[in-house]
Amino acid sequence: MPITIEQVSQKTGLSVSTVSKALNDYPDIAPETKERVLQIARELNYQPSAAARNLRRKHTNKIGFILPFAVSYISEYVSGLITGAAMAAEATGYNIVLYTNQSNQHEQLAKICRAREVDGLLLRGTDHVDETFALLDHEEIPFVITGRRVDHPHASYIVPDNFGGSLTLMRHLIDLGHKRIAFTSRPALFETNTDRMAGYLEGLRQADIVIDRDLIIETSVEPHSGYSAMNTLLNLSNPPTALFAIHDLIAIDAMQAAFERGLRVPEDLSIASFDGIQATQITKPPITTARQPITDIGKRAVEMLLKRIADHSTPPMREIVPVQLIVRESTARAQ
Amino acid sequence: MPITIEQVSQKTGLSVSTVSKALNDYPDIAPETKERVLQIARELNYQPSAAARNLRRKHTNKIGFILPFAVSYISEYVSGLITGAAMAAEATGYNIVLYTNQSNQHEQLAKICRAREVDGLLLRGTDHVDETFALLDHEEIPFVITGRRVDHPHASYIVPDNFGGSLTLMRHLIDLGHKRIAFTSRPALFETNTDRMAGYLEGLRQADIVIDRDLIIETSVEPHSGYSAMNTLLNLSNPPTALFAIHDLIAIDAMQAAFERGLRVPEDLSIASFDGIQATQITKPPITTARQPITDIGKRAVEMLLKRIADHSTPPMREIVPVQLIVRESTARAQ
DNA sequence: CGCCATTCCGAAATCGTTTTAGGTAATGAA
DNA sequence: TTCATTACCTAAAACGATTTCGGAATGGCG
Repeated sequence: MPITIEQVSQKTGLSVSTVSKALNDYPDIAPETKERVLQIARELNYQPSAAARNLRRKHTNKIGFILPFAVSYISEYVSGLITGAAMAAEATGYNIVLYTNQSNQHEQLAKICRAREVDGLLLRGTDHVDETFALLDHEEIPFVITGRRVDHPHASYIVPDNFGGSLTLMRHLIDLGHKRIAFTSRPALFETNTDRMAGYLEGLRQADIVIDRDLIIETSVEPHSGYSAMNTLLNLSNPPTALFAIHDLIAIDAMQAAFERGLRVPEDLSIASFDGIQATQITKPPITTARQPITDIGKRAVEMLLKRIADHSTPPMREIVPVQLIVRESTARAQ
Repeated sequence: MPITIEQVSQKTGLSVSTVSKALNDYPDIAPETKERVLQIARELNYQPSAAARNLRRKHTNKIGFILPFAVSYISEYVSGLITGAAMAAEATGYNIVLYTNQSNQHEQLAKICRAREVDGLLLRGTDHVDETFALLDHEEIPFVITGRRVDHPHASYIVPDNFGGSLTLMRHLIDLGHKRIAFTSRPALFETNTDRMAGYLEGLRQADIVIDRDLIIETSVEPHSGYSAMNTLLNLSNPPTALFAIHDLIAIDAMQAAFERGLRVPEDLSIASFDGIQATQITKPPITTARQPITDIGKRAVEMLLKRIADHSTPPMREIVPVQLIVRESTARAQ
């Protein structure tokens, strides 16, 4: 059985309340007493029961993280988020507790909140609905959303600068002399996609390049949808000299398609993409990409959350974090 | 404020204890009463306080997972482990709580145990020492180790079949007619390395191939140590026709080195490796590898842990899980 | 009718802390 | 000497459940 405060009280000859206050550094305990209590508590290896403390203090020092729906593996993206979150949390005495997203997400969230299992929640923008906000609001559980600019008065969020990142990527390509730049988009489920598309269009506009609808292709969420997209692009009578893929996996597929046509990257075709997953480093050539500082986002997200936990009346926070252009060997001057 | 059992008691007109028993399906409560309590509890959205319950029941339904030391990002390996663990845990009403490995690991673990923050611990074989076992033993916290066969009477562990996996990989190479098979090893910190090496040697032995010390090179933990290893191998007067890399990253580096020499894979050099990380699918050619069922290992680890939590007297369990040979395009018949 | 089982419910203890509201002794001031 | 302050400590009430133990009906049986 673990040591309880009772036993420390016995051994010191002091009351339980005095011991508690000494341990929690209350001002109405004599310094020598504090010292002695600390000493003996250490000797006994006393550590306050988390459960008892949680009950009394009405908080758990835990932050909930909902894993993506139907996980069979978690992406590099999500694990980066978790890493950052776990580090920032632990730095303040908090910990992350993982919940796998069940089919009845609303029920699950409701249970977590009402049981007061955590002090706050980290949500990914892609898996929840408006009714979630109502619940969280009602249960007064602070939360922050990552990866989506959600339009709700009480919602805090943090997102990468999708528009800005795309724009710098486009500038890079344009600076290299490219005029025919293709864009493989994605179904516009969330603003992530529309923002990146907007960056693409703005890049063209600033360079006075007229939009060629043939150069914009929508990919699906299927594994190798970038492959076929690249093929249709290369079948064009006037094919592109550069590709801006909406995310790295698409770029990798596209590069494969280009190779199979006997094209060289970057000599015949420049390829750039977004996100900066590790795989972009090991392709041949390594891919130029706009890297999301994903660990930092996770870290920053819990910092924001912690602020709202500390003071529930803190107004919601919105942050857009800059994205870093990493120029590698998949992009070169247009021939 | 959340609804408490007290309020359910009020509304039903029954005592708190009756409500509790009804909710927990005690046999000494009339079926109609149970029904009514359940009904009203649902109406009120009552959910028992986790903290109160933990205190009284003396368990938390949480499993601790210690993240690797000095995380700046967590590997695909670790995140696979976490995914499997989280799923298996949630299936039984448990959750994973993440701890980032602090410098004073022992202190950290001691605190977690003594505060009874979790019911059990999932440890990775690579970061802990014998004194950890003594602590966990003394605090009576069940634990299971992944990735290392630890020699301790109370320790449960689960590891991939490093020896068997290496042996099948070798058989594959040998069946393809290879006789000069190189092996890039790793410092023998843990049995993972020695086991894989043993599989390599056994493979040679079974095929009556004499060991050529020149074909065995030790790589370091540095990022691109596979690159230089491959180069020394290729500088040999009689270079290998196949490489068995101790893990995937090494194989990727090695392939790079081979390409730079103008060699073709697999025509001039077959390359195979161990682990089965996703990157092996996107290299060109994709790499033949012995895949660890990492999610399953995470899952199985918590199942083992749960068993020991349910009954502390369960004897420690040891499992060696089979590894799956995935033949891809990086290996071919020897010329 | 009396007695014993059952059946069902409730009172109260308990889990291990924190915190509020005193209480006592020593000190200083008048 | 007396009274108000301080300084330090403690008793007891939470926190919100679970569980033990006993008690009041009810029913069956002789």
